[in-house]
Amino acid sequence: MARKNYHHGDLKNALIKAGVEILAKEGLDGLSLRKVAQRAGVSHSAPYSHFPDKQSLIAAISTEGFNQLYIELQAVTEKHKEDPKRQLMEGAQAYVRFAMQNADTFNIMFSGVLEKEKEYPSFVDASRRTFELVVRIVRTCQEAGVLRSTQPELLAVSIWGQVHGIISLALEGQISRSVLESHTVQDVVSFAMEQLILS
Amino acid sequence: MARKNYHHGDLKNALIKAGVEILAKEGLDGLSLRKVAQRAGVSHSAPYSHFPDKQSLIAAISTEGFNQLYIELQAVTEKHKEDPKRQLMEGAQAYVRFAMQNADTFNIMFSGVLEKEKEYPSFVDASRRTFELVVRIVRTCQEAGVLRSTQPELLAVSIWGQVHGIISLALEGQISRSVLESHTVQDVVSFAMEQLILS
DNA sequence: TGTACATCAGTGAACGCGCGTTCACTGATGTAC
DNA sequence: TGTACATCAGTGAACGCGCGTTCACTGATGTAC
Repeated sequence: MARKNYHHGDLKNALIKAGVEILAKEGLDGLSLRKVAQRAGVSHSAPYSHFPDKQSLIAAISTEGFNQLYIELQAVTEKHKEDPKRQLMEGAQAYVRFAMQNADTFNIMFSGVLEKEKEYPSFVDASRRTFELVVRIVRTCQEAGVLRSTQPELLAVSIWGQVHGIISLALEGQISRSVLESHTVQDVVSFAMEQLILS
Repeated sequence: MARKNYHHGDLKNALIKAGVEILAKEGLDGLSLRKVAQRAGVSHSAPYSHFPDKQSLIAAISTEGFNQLYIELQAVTEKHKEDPKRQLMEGAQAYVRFAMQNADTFNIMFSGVLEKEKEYPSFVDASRRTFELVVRIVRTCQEAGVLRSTQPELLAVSIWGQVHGIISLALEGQISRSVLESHTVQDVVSFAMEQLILS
């Protein structure tokens, strides 16, 4: 935690945090290495001691986003260990919450901003882990008779896609006024999940 | 169709088309007013005779995207006028096709690139029309007993969201290798739709 | 049909800007003795 | 414990670049007579 004059101590993480904050405040267009450095209180070339280029910082921010999302989903499954249905319902809501609270981080994670994702193993890892967690929730629901017993991975992609898509449309203002007048995004997601649930 | 030396004749549409082409070739980062102008064979300030600023061009490209999508969905419903289930299934596939073939136009339409969408009435209109078409397909399916008879608009958002989300994940490379080994995106979308269909 | 003129789509030079990246450097830190 | 030194995180000047936008202009076109 040494953060004095010359040597920062934990600049790498400070830069990631600064990046997230800039995304929240100014959106994707506002995200530049120079601003990130400035916000971390460091010269504009300091980031190059920790990231070879801008894409690497973006990869780190996205990875951090996935880790955060994973933690929140994980917390939900722990909390409702004995109730698969609630794991699904509350998991979906946690996803919604994450996306709404970190709209632009969410955007960066999922909107093709990171160009060569495959080149960032920890990013690939973080997103894979998250998907595996979703598959696990789906499997648990299937075993409990809450979801149909079809191919779990396919069903997981299908459900994840649905939650993800509804949120994307919402963030983009594409959900029609007439629907939004009487329902929140959370409502729409709950509705969608209920359509899939057997009992 | 006068497109000789000085006066282009239909520059406005030529610019939109050039924009779409640049998106296809170079992606979102490559889209600048200057490149669009160059590709349309016109000086870099010519676009200002037709669009007040860059955002307006983006709005026009997005609007054009929605109109295109509308036309393709419309064609599907016409083609399967007597078969609601196929309207749904083929409509979803048309959506997939559109997104895959115009990945970056799709991106621009749905990824927050256009900042004050509300200020572009024809954009709002085009996207509203498209949603209404989806609602119509859903209603038709409900009347034919293909989909559950719950609130049609909510169901429409839910289904549109699902198709949209699966595609988004696919475009972003977020669908796990293990799933992609044995299924195309089309398969996943078909699977998702089948889960919703009653008969 | 031929000429004068208004219109306005398109030109090209110019602006200021913030960006990513590089590079020779400096000075705080930890380590070897 | 005190000193010499190697390391390397962070500095700050400099680079070249493409961008969006402005502005005074020009010349092709259509229209009025």
